[in-house]
Amino acid sequence: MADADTPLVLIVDDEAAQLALLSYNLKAAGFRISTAKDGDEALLAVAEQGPDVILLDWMLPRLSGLEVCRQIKSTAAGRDAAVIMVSARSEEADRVRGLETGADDYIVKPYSVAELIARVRANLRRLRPTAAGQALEVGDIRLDPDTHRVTRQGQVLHLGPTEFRLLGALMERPGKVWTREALLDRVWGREIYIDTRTVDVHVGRLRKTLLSQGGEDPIRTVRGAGYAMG
Amino acid sequence: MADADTPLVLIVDDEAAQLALLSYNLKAAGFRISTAKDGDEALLAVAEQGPDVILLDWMLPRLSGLEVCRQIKSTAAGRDAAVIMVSARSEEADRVRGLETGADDYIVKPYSVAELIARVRANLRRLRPTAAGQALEVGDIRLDPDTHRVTRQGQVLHLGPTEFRLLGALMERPGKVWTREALLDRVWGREIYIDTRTVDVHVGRLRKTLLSQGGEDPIRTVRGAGYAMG
DNA sequence: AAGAATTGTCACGCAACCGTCACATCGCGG
DNA sequence: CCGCGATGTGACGGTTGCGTGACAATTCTT
Repeated sequence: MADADTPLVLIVDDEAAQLALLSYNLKAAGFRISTAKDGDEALLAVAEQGPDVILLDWMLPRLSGLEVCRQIKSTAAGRDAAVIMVSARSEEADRVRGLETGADDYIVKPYSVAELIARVRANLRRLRPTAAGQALEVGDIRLDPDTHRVTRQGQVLHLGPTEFRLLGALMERPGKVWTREALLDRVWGREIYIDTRTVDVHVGRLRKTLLSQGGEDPIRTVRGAGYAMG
Repeated sequence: MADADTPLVLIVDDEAAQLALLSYNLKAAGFRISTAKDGDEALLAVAEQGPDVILLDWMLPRLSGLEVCRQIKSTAAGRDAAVIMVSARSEEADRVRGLETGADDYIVKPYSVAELIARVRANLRRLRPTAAGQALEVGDIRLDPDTHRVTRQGQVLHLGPTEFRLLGALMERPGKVWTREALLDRVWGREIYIDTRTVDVHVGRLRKTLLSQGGEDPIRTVRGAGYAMG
């Protein structure tokens, strides 16, 4: 899958200038970039790197963009990617008819860079649909990722975003002891410049909220190791 | 995982590759999928499973898509489904003929998957309330998609089109937290260059109207996540 | 054509939230 | 019982997310 959490965009175009332009703009927008000059390179890149979004020029030497698209979509890695066809032709009649591209989206030249970036973003978020989570339950505590609601014995508890994610991580695997580092990774993401003691503080706040209606402390401190639920 | 709540889409196409492709993409979009390779299978599936939406390829072996559509619409289960004809032809004449036989919508190849999904959703939206004849109701708020009317404790409220759709989206799944991005997708559709903060403004306006006659705020803000109804 | 309604964006302000520190407390080995 | 490192926790400054009034652009009505 994706190595870092920043999305990887594969740009396929045979014109070097075009490639450079798109590359520059998308990099500036915060994406990781990979490029390919023709269909063969593209297919190789897809297999090797598993991009999240593929910008595919309609006109390519050798294999047409259409054919490349079909082949991409027939691979495992390709199915997980959003393909955006980039076409110079705006005429409906010019489009190859009778052929289903399988593209997730298309964009017609001339287009603005802003629109392109917006399209890439839109397809990214469409690609990762709401990870239909089912409610977690440990003891008398319930956490519903869908409604973002935490209850204890029916009582609704109010948690901040970080505490919500923290509780979610802990509840996901009851009994498992998480090190502070693991929790930082899981809850805070790649914000590695954060003091591990911060975890203690948030665990403290979480405990306070969980205990506000009475009941046992559901979070176990494992001295020298970390925290666990249940 | 097969929630009876999630819409069932029947895909009718004689090309296996096409079938697999559509199947995959619509599954990823959160629908339940059923498939058929020809008209006979399609009619059987309609009768047995009562799909909500039927994607019907124009070109089929044996019976034409047109004829299949006619037959589907002549069955009880078929009348309650939205039929979307999928065709390589863009001719106006064909479109008219397609719609005359009872198809609810029409989409021409090549189309983007995003567009297809949008169409399926649009037809579902149009279909659901009419078929069930049910207005949405959350607490003391009623939204009737048929008459395009919103009331709270009997009082008729006046909403602009965007706020109406926004409220509809929120009410469709009470309790579910929608991210701003999801709401943009759902309410604003393909107008993708819209700032996510715009959602806040419209939620604000919606709230103002809903509260104009007194009562509790029915919209819950989930900090760092989005909005939910109820 | 003029007025009304609706829409998207922005700027400002407040409240919630966050990360860090300092100090209190605890647990464990000697 | 002592000492030391690990953990609990109240307080605090800084940041961020969100609510909202204002405004220009656009569309709908009349």
